[in-house]
Amino acid sequence: MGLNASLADVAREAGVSQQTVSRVANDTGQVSQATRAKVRAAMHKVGYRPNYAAKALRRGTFQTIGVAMFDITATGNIGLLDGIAEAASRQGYAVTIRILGDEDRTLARVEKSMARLPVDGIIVVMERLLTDLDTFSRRLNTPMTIITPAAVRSCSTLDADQAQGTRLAVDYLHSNGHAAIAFVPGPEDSVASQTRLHAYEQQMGALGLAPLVQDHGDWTANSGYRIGTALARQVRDGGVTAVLAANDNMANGIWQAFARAGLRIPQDVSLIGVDNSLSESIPNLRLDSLDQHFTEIGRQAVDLTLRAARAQQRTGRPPRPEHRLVPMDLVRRGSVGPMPRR
Amino acid sequence: MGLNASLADVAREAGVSQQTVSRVANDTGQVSQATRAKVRAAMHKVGYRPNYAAKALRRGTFQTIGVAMFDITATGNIGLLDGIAEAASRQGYAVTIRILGDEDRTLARVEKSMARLPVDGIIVVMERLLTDLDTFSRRLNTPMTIITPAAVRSCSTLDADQAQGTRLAVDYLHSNGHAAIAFVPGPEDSVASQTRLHAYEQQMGALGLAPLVQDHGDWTANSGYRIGTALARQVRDGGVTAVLAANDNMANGIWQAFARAGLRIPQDVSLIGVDNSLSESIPNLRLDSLDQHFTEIGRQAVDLTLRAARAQQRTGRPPRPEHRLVPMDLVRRGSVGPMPRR
DNA sequence: ACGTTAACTGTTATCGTTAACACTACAACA
DNA sequence: TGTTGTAGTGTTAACGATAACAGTTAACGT
Repeated sequence: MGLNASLADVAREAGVSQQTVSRVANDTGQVSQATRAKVRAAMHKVGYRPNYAAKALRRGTFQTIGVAMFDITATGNIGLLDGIAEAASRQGYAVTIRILGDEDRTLARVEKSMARLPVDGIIVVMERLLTDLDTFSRRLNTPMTIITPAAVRSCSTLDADQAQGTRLAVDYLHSNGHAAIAFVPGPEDSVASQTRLHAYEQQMGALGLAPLVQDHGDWTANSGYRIGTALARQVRDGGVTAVLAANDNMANGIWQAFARAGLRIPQDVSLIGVDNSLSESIPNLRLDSLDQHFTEIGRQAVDLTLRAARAQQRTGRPPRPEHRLVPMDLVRRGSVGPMPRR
Repeated sequence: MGLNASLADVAREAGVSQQTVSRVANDTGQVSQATRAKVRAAMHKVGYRPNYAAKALRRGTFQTIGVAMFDITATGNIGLLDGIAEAASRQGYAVTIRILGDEDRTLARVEKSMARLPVDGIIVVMERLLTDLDTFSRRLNTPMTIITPAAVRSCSTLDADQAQGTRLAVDYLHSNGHAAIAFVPGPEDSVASQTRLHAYEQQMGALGLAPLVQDHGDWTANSGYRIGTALARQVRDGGVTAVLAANDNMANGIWQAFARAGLRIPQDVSLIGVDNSLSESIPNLRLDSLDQHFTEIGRQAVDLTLRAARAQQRTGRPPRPEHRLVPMDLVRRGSVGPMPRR
């Protein structure tokens, strides 16, 4: 009774075999009503609690998947985590999180630190650049799915379709007559921001327009405000008529800077953000935004990871890596208008 | 080689005993350089990966703690989770999260669903009211810490000192000459909001002032905007000169409503929120706010839980439940001014 | 030469659970 | 009456790792 009671303790108390107790505990096999009741009583008396480690050792699975990310407070990551947790719990899996630090800048390190955890599979949210993405290819012990825009040799990858979403926004602005479309990127070490920036430049080129890349922000509204103040001058000069910001927070800051400069949205300048994250928390902000469908990405990440984990347990080999992109949607709320006449 | 390689496989490959391989793997005991190298090579060759379940079974611990919460996207919960994850990882523990659903409205159910997870202890973030808080007292198999304002018989509890924080805000407004101080509560099933509401009423009473409780908001800025619109009329009538909102998001909505109604902060009306959450994300919002120090709460929750887990493993008994309150701070940014003269 | 010590390595038993199989009744059937 | 089936129960052997103990060398001092 001292520490945790085991099957053996219950069996002794009830005068039956361990196996019978196990059968009662798991509702498997045939056990007579009388025995069942006797065992239940004994379980209760000795305070039986199943030992998860022993179960996991026998079964070979923890019913848990791990999630590694750098910053849990970032808007996108919360959405992802929420989607992952929901999808996992629907499949009877729990989610273990690990916050990565500055020392975890390689896939090898991430994999090593996660392998020490009781998890059956790993989802890595690669918001910052990991340096060994191309070279890392050794056989993985734990199946891994990486949320990142580019395909990787050794495991499945998945992301919002940053390129398609960016094109969607640029095209929408262009179809409204805009040609001087500025882009406000996020931090330089953000993979998502870099991908959006690259897609922006490419699509501007494809439309025969000159890219107008602004200073790098740091995802916060304050940085958006700073950059927006500089942008306001260009808008007044006519050098810029529309702005695409790498996330909603910065777009909000830009909006405030424009408002303070006396510029009206969408009459004087059009604005689009990314994340579709502010509609609930900020009233009267009619900001067009690209929705990345984080919940769906989380769901598919869980799907890929569990599929790989099960395949590896059955066959000993992981399945062929997949690369999926989830299309973005443009949510229109009125912050984009026709090109202003001067 | 099929599935995961074990110590035995490595031992066979290297021509040594399992125990020697174990010693190499864990860097314990003396092993000669030659043997060590041989074993390392064999490990690499067969792709050895330590089995966490077996380790946990022997050790009797998972090095993991569980966190149960209803809504991971809520501002306060993200801060808490961040604090918990950081504190846990500093102690070499991982964090497993479980999102509670509407069916998890009793401690008994929460405990049962968490007991199935590979965790050594549980932190329950009780943002919504659990109905069996008083009656639930049976001996816990897994040590549990609840983040809630009131003490519980069966396990340790911890929270921001909602009452002290609320008094701090009310007193500050009062000391600035305000008497008509309104309170905007959050959802009715929020424990934190109810505690703040109660403390507000009590302190207003203690100061000889009449409480002015407004409609319940739902934590969002939009609900704050709605309530703020109604409040603006009372402010203009002189029926209200200061507002305490149950969180920053609603305070932000109220601010917007006041701005639209032509009321200036702090000249015409004073405003205080709770969470200290918006300073980074919304530029130019000079909102006074109560800081709940979530990171500190998370740290202490981990501390209490691990202490209980270790004690229970050593002695078989959990330690005496503790109840801690972490004081709030009022962060001043200029949204509170002296009582306006009419 | 003998005992002593230290360095290294192997053997055994065990953590709590469950799969696989073996056994005992007793009922159902020819 | 004997055969077969089946519900109910027990026995054994793993899962992978490690603590505790038991050897085996070789070096050293007397």
